[in-house]
Amino acid sequence: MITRSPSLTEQAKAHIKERILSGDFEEGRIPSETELAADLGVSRTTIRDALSRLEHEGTIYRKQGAGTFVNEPGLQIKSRLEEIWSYEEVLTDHGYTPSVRVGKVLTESASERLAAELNLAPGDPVVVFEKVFLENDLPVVLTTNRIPGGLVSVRVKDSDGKKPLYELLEDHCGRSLSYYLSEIIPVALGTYEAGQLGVARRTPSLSFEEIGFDQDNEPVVKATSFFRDDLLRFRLIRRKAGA
Amino acid sequence: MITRSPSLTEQAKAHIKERILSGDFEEGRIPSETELAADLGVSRTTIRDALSRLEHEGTIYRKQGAGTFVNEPGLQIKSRLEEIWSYEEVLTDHGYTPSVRVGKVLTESASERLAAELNLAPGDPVVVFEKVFLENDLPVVLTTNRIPGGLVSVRVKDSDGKKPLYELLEDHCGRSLSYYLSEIIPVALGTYEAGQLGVARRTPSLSFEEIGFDQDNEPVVKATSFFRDDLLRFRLIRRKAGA
DNA sequence: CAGTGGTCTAGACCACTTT
DNA sequence: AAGTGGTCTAGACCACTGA
Repeated sequence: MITRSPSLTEQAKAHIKERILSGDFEEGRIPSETELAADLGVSRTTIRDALSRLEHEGTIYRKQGAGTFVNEPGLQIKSRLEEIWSYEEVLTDHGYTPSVRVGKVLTESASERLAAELNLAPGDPVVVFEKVFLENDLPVVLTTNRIPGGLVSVRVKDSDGKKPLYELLEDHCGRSLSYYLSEIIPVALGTYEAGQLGVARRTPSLSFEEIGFDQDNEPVVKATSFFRDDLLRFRLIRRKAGA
Repeated sequence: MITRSPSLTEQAKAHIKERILSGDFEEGRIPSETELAADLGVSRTTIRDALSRLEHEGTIYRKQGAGTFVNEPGLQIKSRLEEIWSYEEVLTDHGYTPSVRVGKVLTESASERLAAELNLAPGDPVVVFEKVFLENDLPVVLTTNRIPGGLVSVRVKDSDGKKPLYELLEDHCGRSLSYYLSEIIPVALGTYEAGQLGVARRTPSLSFEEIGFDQDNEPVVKATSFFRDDLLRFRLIRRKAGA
């Protein structure tokens, strides 16, 4: 698979973000859109797209008629909930040097509920991967992925379990993970999960229950995750709808 | 009959969404961008903006070269975490008919931490509003807002407590709430919160700790909220950053 | 008032899917 | 080959801010 060069918009975004992080801009004021467009030799529309993305992720804010500015509080956010794609990345962004421990890898039969969620028939085979992400031998994330057995034609080796899930889906199944629809659930950890995470039973914890969809909007994975709140806390930016 | 006021993009978005919800489109296929643009008498760019927003909020998905389609799973989401603006609205969207009970309204001194969060000096006065949102006399959300005392020049009446916070800030303080920076925390409810929500002590629950910023990116409110997970569950869409 | 961001247009070309 | 969405351009006009 050939990767296209990043779009001009992405390049502009990266360029501007870099300048922000290196403190290029006096008092947090960012040059006008016209100026940036001239600097980079692209159209103002391209610059605006880039700035819109930076604004959306909380890096900058804009005031009509006044200018564009660095958003200091937004810069603090390391793991924006809506943009988590790989837990290894999240941990790296937190300054950790994560490792992965592969837990159970097995095949089971789809329950009624799981079958409905993954567009299968009840009883269809499902491959289950359990993984624990650690920082310095300290468990931080426990996650369980369930993939329709029909997708995994080749025998899955344990070594495959270490790969990020989206990579496995790409390599073995030709599916490109497009997005997750996630549900956020507060739980008191059960004995098993608490043990895996190395905390006391009943510790309050976040749990995600999510379904991943591929490029054709087909459900390809059901994921269930638990987190060590003391080591990893999620943040996000809430805005009025449509803004 | 498309006019100014809400932007053309917003109107186009609303128009398309309405047609989606009324099942106007055969087999989930949405007309091409060119066709929509001609129908509504706007440029393709405007249509693309509208579609991008619908895609982002999970209403539709696009396949390059193939077309644009209704995203059935995404349509189920009632309360997208990133777009919660008023809990009354959230409850309405869930089919509830919510009411508001105003709890404590008092003034306190800013703690060290709160002062730092709201750009105040420790000890500065802070007005505290407590509210409970109910569905049919059943408490669903407990939320506490803390506003710098300096912002509220006029004496705040109890009746003001019923208003959504952004309205109060607009009316009394001339501040327009722009966004919240939120932290999501799993807790076991304490005695007080559990009592307010009508559940057992130690019930696992989500808690939000958030700071609201105004149009000038100044912090204007610190909010802490607790939820009845059995009555209100949050969902969101997770995507790869930049997509 | 000049300068900024906000909205919108019309059109070009590309990458991709479908027929 | 035809049709779709993806990217980008150049320019217009508006709404708002700040000196």
